[in-house]
Amino acid sequence: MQNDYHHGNLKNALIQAGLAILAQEGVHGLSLRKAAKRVGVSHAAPYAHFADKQALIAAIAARGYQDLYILIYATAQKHQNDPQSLIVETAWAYLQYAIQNTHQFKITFSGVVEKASDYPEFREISMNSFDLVVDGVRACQRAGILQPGDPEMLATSLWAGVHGFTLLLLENQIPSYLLARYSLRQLLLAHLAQLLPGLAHHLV
Amino acid sequence: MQNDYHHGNLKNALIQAGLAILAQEGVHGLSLRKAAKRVGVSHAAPYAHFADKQALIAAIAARGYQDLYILIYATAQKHQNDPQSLIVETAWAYLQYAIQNTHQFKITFSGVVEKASDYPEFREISMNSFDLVVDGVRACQRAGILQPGDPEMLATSLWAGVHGFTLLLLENQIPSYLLARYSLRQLLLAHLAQLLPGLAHHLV
DNA sequence: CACATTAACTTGACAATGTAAAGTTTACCT
DNA sequence: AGGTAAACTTTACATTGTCAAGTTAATGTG
Repeated sequence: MQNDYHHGNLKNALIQAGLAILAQEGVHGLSLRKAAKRVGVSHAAPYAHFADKQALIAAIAARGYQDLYILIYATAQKHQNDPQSLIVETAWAYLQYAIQNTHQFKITFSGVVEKASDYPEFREISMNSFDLVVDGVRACQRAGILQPGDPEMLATSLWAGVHGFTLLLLENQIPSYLLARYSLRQLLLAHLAQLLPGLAHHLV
Repeated sequence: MQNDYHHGNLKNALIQAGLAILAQEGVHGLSLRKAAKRVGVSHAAPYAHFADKQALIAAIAARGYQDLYILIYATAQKHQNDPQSLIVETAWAYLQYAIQNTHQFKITFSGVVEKASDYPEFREISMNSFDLVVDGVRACQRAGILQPGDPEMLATSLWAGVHGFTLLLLENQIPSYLLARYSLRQLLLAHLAQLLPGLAHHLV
């Protein structure tokens, strides 16, 4: 079977190859042809599964997003009983993931996917993630750690806060003397304390 | 003078052309050759002024950053006497700018410039902007609106909060029912109230 | 003022890329 | 068995980043 027609799993293989390229060479190194070559198909083969380059990138981003979701979900489960550490540890996990998978994270959240809302896979995982945050906020409200109020709005604030902090960090926009003076975890905790009033005593 | 040697202003013209392309076609449409053609020089002319494509993009981003800085600075000046509205209106201006100049904003903050810290122009304007936020935080602390504490750290939190909110909005990651239920200004105010405890009464 | 030097460009070339069109192979259904 | 459609290949083309080698004009230097 020297001609591998009907690969059967090309779509997935291309996404996987894309993730590999992404990890090694960054967004800049991503190309349809390179992914195709890596999988061992002709350079036009991807067009059977992806409308264009953006579609492949979107798929890669969605896959990365799923990984992140799984991590966040597991972390949330582990701290189900303590809403405060639920928030803290999930945020910490989020940050860790972003640092360890910079390219993946950026491709997911930095507008490389030009019209992310066009891709249903992306929309879905995005909504799921948000719901997870909302759940966390509700738990905190029940525990009296967060003041009452529209949970979706609070969740947006919380996420925006953690997300913004993460992105500033990845873009090296956080002053180096802050990074020198405090640990990353301290900075994140301080940032969270700003968002969750009841958290202040967590700070060292 | 049919041959325009020593254009004298090519570097600037290319940046300007880049900004125009960016506004019309987005990041994707940006190319050295297109910018060169727009200015009326040969496709290799840019290499006399920019090491590579990244360098041009970095220059464009820095210019966009400067525009944003000027806007923020002017807004801050206008509300010098009232620290609270200083923060609120600057944040609002920030958000408005991002919405009205989406591509510019993204190119500046979404990692399109791969190693932004390599470009001194970028580093400088970035630091200036941060200092502006620190000043605002200090003013708020003097006015008792923000609790005491490391101003740089608070500034980071504040900026991260506004920045994250802005990016989530640009990436359509803010749930549509929130956008339907509240105005953008309300959402931002609610978000800021989370960051600035004394702000709660501002909310409608 | 002749002349070298150099910065600012142009021309020509090349490889990598996205993408469309047309062909080929294989699986599957009737 | 035969037809149809999906999964691929081949060929082709325009766009692009980048380099190398010219060409031109400004700027000194003797």
